[in-house]
Amino acid sequence: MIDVARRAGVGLGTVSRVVNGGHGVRDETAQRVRAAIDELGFQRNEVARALRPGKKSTSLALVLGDLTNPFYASIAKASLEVAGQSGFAVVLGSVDEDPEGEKRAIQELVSRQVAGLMIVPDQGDHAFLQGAGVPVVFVDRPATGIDADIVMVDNEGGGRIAAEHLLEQGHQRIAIILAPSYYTIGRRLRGFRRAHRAAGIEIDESLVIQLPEGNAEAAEKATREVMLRADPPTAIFSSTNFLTEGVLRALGELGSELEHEPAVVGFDDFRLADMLPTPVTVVASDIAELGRSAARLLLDRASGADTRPPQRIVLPCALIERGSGERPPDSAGKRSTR
Amino acid sequence: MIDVARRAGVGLGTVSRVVNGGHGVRDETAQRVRAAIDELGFQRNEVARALRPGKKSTSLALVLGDLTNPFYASIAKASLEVAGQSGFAVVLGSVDEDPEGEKRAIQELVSRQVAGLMIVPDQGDHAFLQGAGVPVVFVDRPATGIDADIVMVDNEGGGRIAAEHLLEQGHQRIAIILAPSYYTIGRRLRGFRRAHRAAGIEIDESLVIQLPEGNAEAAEKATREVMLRADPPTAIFSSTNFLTEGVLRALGELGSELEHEPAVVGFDDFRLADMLPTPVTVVASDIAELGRSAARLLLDRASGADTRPPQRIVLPCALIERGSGERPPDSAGKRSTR
DNA sequence: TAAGACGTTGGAAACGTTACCGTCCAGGAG
DNA sequence: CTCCTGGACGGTAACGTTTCCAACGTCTTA
Repeated sequence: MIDVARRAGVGLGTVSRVVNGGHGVRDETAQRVRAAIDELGFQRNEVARALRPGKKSTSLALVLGDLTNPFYASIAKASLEVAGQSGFAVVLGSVDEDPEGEKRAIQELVSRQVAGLMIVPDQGDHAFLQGAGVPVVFVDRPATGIDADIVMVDNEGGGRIAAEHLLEQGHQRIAIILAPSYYTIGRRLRGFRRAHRAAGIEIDESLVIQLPEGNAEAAEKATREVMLRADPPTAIFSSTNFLTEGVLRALGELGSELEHEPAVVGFDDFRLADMLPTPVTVVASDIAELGRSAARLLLDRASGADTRPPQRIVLPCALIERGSGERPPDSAGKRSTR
Repeated sequence: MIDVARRAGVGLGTVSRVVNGGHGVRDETAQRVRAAIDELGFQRNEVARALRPGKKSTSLALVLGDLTNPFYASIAKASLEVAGQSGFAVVLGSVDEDPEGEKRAIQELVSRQVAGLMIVPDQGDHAFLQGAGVPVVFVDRPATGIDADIVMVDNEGGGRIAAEHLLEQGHQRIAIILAPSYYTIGRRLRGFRRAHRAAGIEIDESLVIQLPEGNAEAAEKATREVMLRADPPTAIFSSTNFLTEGVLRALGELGSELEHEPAVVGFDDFRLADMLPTPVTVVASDIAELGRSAARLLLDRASGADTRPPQRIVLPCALIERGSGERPPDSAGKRSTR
C-alpha cells in the first residue's frame, strides 16, 4: 500500500479511501491511485484489515458434523452462497465427534476473529459462548446455556404429519426408530405421540426404538429385530435420512421372509428416494433455506443491522408421498415389483 | 496479552514464549503465566499472529463446486479432518459457476493470507496463481497455465475397466454418456476407447454422447433418446455419478417399452447404488483419500517441509460389481424383480 | 476584505502478536 | 577473584490496514 501511495504520489490515507469506495477523494486523484494499484497488482490484506480496533474478519464460521451427510452439505452450500454474496468467506471448523472437540473447534474459530458463528450444536453446554462478543446462530437445533438466534425445522409438526399419514392409512402398530440425538429427535417423537393421541390410538412402547448410534447399520439391525418379532409393526417411521436407509436395507434383505411388508415414512428427503423398488414417502423441508436463513441472520447481526432479541425461525415440513407410506396395514402382497 | 503479562508480572516476550510452547522459560514463571491466562480467559488472536512479517494464517482454502455433490463433499470432509489435526482451519470460497467467479473467489482467499490453496479447478486459465507466493494443490483435475501439485484419480484406467467389463460380457454396442467437463471426462473416454481397441471392437460414434450440461436431467433426456433409437445400445457407461442417476431414471421410466434393458456401469460410487431395483455396478475410487492427500501435501508445502518439484498423485480405480453391469447383451428379460 | 465552511489530503496512532537484541544474573573455569 | 558463558527475561520494532485529526486551499457569505 505504501508502494501504491508513492507511485500515485499520494498519502496512505488516500489510498485507503480509494480502496474502500473512494468517498471524499477527488476523481482525478482516485484515477491515479487506481492506476497505481493495477500496475503494482496490489491487493488488500484482509488480515491486517481485521486487526483494526474492534474489527472482525470478513469470515463466518460454520461448525457442523459430517459433511458427507447431504443434510449438512446442503446447509453448508446454502450458507456459503449467501455469505459469498456479501463478500464473506466461510470457515469450516474441523469437528471431531466428542463435544469437547466441538468446543475446541469453536474456540479456534473465535480466535480467528470470525464475524459470526453458525453452529449445528452437539449436545453439551454452550454457555462459554455467551460473553465471547461474537454473534452466534444455531442451526437445526438449539443449544443449552445460551440464548441465541436459532433456525430450525418444525420437527414436531413433521413427526405429527408422518404419523397422521400412516394412521390415516389404517395403521395401528407403527414403529418409530430414533437416532440418539437429543432435541430434534425428541420433538419428532412428540409429534408422533400427539398424532396418536389425537387419533385415540395407544402406542405400543416396545415399538419406540431408541438406537445407540445414528447410522444406517444400527437402524438396519433394529429393523430386522423388530420385524422378526411375533407381533411386528405394520408401519415404520424412521427419524433420520441415514436411518431410513438402514430400515430399507433391512426390509430388502428380509424380503420374502416377511408376511406383510410394512409401510415406511422417513424424516428428511434424500437423493434417489423416488427410484428405490418402492419409492419412499418422506417428510421433507427446505434444508437449503435453513442455511440461507442462518447466514442472512448472522450477517445482519454481525453488521449491527439487526439488534432484535434472539429470533427463532421455524421452517415448515411437508409430506412427499411416493408410495412406501401408502401401503395399507393388511396388504397381503410381498414386495411389489415397482 | 499485555494484561496477562502485567498480571503475571512478566514481559510480553515471556507470555509469547509460554503461549508458543514455553521454551526458554523457567518452569515457575511459566506456571504463573499460565495461571494468569486462565484467570483472564486470554486467547491468542490468530489474526494478529498472521500479520507478522512473512507469516501466513493457519488456514487452508478449499475451492470447489457443488458441495451437494457427494463427491465434493467427501473431499471437503477429508481435507477438513487432516487440516484440523494440524490446527488448520479450512476456508471455503464461495464458488459461482462462471470461471470469472472462481478467479474472484480465489483472490479473495489469497487476500486472507491463507497458507495454501486446494482447488478443484474449473476450465479457465490459472496462470495468475503462478507468482502469488502461496502453495497450490489441484484436486481431481489439473489446471492450465500453472505447474503445481495435483492429486487425482486414474480416470483413464477407470474408463478402461468399465469398458473392459462390459466388453467381457459380450456387449458390442456400448453408449458412453459424457458430462461437459474437460479433463477427467476426456480421460475416461480415452480409457473407454482403448479398451475397445484392445478388444478389436469398433465404436459406433453415435453412441458417444456429449451432454450440454452435467446434471441428471440432461442424462435422462439423452438416455431416453438413445434407447428409443432403432439401434439402441446394449450397455451404457455413464461418466459421472449424477449422470448415472439420470440414466437409471430414464431406464426406469422407459421400463417395459424396452425390448432389452441395457447393462449400466457408472463412474463414481454413490449412496444407495446397491439398493436400486437392479443394483448398480460402478467404477469407484477412494474419494476421501483424494482430499486427505491433497491436504497433507499442501500442509507440507506450506510448512516448507516439502520442496520437491510438483508432484502428481494418482489414485487407482476399481470395479464394484453389483448387477447392472452383469446383464448379458442378449438378455430377453424385462426389468428384473430384484 | 475577513471569516468561516467545506472538501481534499497527509500523517500518525493503534490493533495484537512475534523475533530479535540487549541486559541481567548465576555459575563455572581460569 | 575475575572473566566468561549461557540461560532467562524485558523491551521494541515491525507486519498492513483504517480512522482520526490537523492542515491546506477554495469558495461562500457577511
